[in-house]
Amino acid sequence: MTGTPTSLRERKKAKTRAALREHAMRLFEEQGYASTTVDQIAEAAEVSPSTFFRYFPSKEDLILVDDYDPLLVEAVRAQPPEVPPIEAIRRALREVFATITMEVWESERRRQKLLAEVPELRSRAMNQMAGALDLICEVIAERTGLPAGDIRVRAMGGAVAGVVLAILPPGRMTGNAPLQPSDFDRLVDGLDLLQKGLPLT
Amino acid sequence: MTGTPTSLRERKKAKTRAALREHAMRLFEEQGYASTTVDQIAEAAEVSPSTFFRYFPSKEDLILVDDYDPLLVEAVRAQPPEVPPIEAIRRALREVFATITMEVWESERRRQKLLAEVPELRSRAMNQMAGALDLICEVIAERTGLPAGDIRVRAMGGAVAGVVLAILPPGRMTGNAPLQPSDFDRLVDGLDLLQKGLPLT
DNA sequence: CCATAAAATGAGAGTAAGTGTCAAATCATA
DNA sequence: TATGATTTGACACTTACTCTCATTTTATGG
Repeated sequence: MTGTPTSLRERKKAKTRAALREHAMRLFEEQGYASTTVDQIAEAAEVSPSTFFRYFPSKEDLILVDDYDPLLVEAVRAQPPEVPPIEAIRRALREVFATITMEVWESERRRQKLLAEVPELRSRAMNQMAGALDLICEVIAERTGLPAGDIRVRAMGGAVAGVVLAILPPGRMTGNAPLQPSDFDRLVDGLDLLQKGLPLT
Repeated sequence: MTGTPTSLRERKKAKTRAALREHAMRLFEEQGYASTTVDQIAEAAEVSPSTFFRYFPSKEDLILVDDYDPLLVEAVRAQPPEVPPIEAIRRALREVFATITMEVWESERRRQKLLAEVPELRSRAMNQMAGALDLICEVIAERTGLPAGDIRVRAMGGAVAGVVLAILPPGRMTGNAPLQPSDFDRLVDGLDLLQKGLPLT
């Protein structure tokens, strides 16, 4: 994937980090998020509790990684400038999600499940979405030549982010569905609706 | 405001509750949110720490009251059915905010300031917005006759919520502005843009 | 291969939020 | 005023998270 920057030290750190996350995820699924203590996770990953907090600032941060936002921004920037903003975002979404492997997909599914179930996590995920909103506004501003704070840019950025939020699981869902590729079809369709002025018929 | 159901006991409880919130707000502004302890708040309000948690499940909940959502829903429902959904929401917003007194306005300003500054609070406020999104979808579903889970309803609801989020302070703002009546003009304008298909010119 | 600097780790003490229990104080009602 | 129901305070406990300091582990130059 990314270049191999690995000097023994880096490798160990990456391994510890991964071990912490994996054991945490496993324990969360086995016993629930709240009743899994940081000490348990640290012990499972064979590090001291102190070390845990050197890798993750909080228990929540274990599953609050979101590597996709920068990828998406990049993909949007790569769209030809004559494509209107929302359409550019739609295409970028499709491109990025086309590259996702089954494994990543599966781990993302487990992550989303936790985000949906644990309120503290949902809240923080929600907050990340607000950060994403600002990113979206930036790329829209770039493509339109308008300042990022312009109300038209904010409105469009907000609408895009809102549609994503409303259609993707963390935005509630009926609780059952576990996040499937088809959800992203829905997402792209939702942005299509937005582009067409939100027709109701 | 509300009817007076008050039997001495209820009055005392209401007073304690108010005292806790007011002293908390004061202390937060004086010393910051993080460095104000629950014990300090309890002491200032002259109750025991145990009692504090009987009134508020957590420190965060002290400032996470949001009384407006139900009012807004009601105001939307009161709009004549031929008014299209987004326009109905716009009108409801205007009506509700027109009734807000200066005092309420001022306390809301202080509240918003905290919500903007303290990350944990921002996260939870964000999450409330997700709840609001579902409410919005419900009223849209009512007005259109579509099921609440329909993608067109979700897309529109998401867009509306997103526009609100992008334009109102908790959605970041340039940091400076303290929340003014003019912000609501912006909000109404933003929804107007959405209604018009998000024109950029 | 060794000495030394730099980085990572572990141990332990401490703070503060939040929970649960139980006895004492306060209010309601006859 | 007596009785029952609520509310309260005191206390002990768990857990997330912070800080400090000594020890270990990795990197590097001779």
